[in-house]
Amino acid sequence: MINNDTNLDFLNGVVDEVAPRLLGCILERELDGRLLRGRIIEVEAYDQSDAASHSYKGKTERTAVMFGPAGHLYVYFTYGMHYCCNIVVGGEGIGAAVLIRAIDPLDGEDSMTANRNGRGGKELANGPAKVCQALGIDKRLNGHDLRKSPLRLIPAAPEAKRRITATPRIGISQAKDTLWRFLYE
DNA sequence: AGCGGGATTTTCT
DNA sequence: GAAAATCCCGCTT
Repeated sequence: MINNDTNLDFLNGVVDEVAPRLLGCILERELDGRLLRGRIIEVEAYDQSDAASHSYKGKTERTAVMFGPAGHLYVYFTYGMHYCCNIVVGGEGIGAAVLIRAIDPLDGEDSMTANRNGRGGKELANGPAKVCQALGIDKRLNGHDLRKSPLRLIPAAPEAKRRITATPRIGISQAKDTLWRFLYE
């Protein structure tokens, strides 16, 4: 059942409720004629009322996508060499997004490992910049509509759901006690 | 296995 | 000019 009009309405909610719903969803990437698929297993929530968020101080050129419609991809560049990707959540003008921190490979693991310069297994995609490198995501996909090729978000099948833990987020200096990192137990 | 530091450039003050 | 939603290497236990 492949279509080009996936319903992503489940992204239209408050970010800390939507974020855990993204666990178990699938990212499907078409890259150089290959199909790469991975299941989302770790995420973090960010929104405009949150001092740790890029959107905290309002809309800028960089964060414009975060203030756009839900279901689009927000890609940012950091530490001079890494891309990280987020799924925009909440709706027009909200300024919220969910960082994809880790995925488990489902298809095209060999290609993902090659994209990661041979680092596979446990190290394949257990970090936000590693996810982007494995899936070949960079600035060119900033603002991309995730209902469309070459990068789709596929809602989680009911049987993919598992128990979820919430913890503090990684690598931030503000709002360190907010439990907005979600992962499977 | 765990820790410390360097890489490297965009973004905002 | 400083910090950054990170990663990897090399050195020490």
